[in-house]
Amino acid sequence: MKAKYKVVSDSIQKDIHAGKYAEAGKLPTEDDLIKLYQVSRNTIRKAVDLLVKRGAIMPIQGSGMFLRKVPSEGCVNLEDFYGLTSGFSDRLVQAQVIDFELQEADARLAEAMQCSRGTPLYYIKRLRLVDGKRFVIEYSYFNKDVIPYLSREIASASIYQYISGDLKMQIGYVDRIIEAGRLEKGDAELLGLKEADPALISINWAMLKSGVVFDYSIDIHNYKYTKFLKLSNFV
Amino acid sequence: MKAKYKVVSDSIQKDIHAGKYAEAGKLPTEDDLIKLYQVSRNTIRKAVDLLVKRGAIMPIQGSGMFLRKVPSEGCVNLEDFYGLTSGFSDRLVQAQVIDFELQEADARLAEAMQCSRGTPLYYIKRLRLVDGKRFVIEYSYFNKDVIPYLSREIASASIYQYISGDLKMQIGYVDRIIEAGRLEKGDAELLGLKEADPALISINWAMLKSGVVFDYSIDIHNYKYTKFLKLSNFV
DNA sequence: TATAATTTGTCCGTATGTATA
DNA sequence: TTATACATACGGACAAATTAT
Repeated sequence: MKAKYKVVSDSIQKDIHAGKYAEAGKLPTEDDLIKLYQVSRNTIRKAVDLLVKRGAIMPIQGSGMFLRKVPSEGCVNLEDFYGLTSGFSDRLVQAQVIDFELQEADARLAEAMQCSRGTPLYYIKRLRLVDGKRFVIEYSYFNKDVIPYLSREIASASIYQYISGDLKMQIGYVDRIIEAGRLEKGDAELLGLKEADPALISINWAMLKSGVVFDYSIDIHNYKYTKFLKLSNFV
Repeated sequence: MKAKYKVVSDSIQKDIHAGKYAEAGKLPTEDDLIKLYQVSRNTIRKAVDLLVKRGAIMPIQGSGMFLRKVPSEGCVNLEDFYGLTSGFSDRLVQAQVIDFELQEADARLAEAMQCSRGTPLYYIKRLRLVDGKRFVIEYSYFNKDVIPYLSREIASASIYQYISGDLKMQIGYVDRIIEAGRLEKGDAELLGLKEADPALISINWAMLKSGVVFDYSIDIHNYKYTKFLKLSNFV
């Protein structure tokens, strides 16, 4: 049973995407949305909060809730990005599995994944392509005690799709460090770039709603294609 | 008059920072906080939402609101970063003004800043240092119709401090694109790096609560020092 | 310029649902 | 199973900012 405010939020977002409010440039007022969806003001406001968080709208007190012209297309929105597939639903996202093996957590991985040494981990190295372009190399580790089964087949599609869609597990938190670095030879070749070229690197920790770390990964992005988008609002 | 939930949020954050809840590893329950601060449940939850957004805590339904061990020190938290000064309040942040002049918006700047061509803009180029390290070069433009006065003196301290603290203007939204690139010669020299070294670049649009763009800037970060931190929670 | 209407923001209280311990 | 603790949802009242009169 999905929460009411999420259903409302998704519905509004769909309408925005369909261009329903493009002419007005803003959403209907809260009171109108209350009548439209037959829910309480709090529910509308919680729905709207999600849209604000995702950067879809910009509420101005006394004035209205304005559609936001997102600065740039083709960006990875940090606010709804956990896995490429959800972020680029309208593009062709492919994965090429380079390595796939079951390992045991050493000291470093145990600390990163908040598990004990020796915990079984799936280690997966993938090259991911968006619309045929070499987008990112992912070095990822999944805790087998949390995600009991993975396969090359699943990895060649979307692992996150599998976890949330098939296993019905709920992703709760994702921590991410973003930095720039220099490409090593192997990574450069896979991305079709040159050694020592710049790289946009993100290191990620993904947790379920229960707080348990199930995925730790290092992503080496192609600096020619990947841009991260962060839309903040300050209260 | 600051909103009650912000006061409560700040107070809790201060307690967290002071180590008050370090032993328990979690906050008091909502009900306890309600009694403690003598406010409604909604107010506590709004206060807590801010802490979640800033990555201070991680609420687990049925279990508690756990303190979060932030992955890494020395990171720029994208969630409370608008200007370096607020993000590194415990470090020595300095600014060295390289260029300071009044310009008129050309077509490109007019589009970026959502103003008309010919609008007066302060153009400011600064090198910013954190604990004496050459951290970032900022190329920034401020709309003079919004921020009527700036000076080299103000720019050599914190412009954002001046805008929010002295002018009492409220920052509402910040859009940011993050990418990696290659350093040009001039920037490299200022940062103490070599030409063609990697750079962590962010392009920023800052708006007041009224939605008006007052600042557009391009930041060239020293890839050896700058890491961005993004803590997401998914509902 | 001043006033009223509109629209979002804050705050309260209560009840019920859901995940965890 | 029961109790605990966070999550969702309702309804009402007033404040603050903007817009229209």
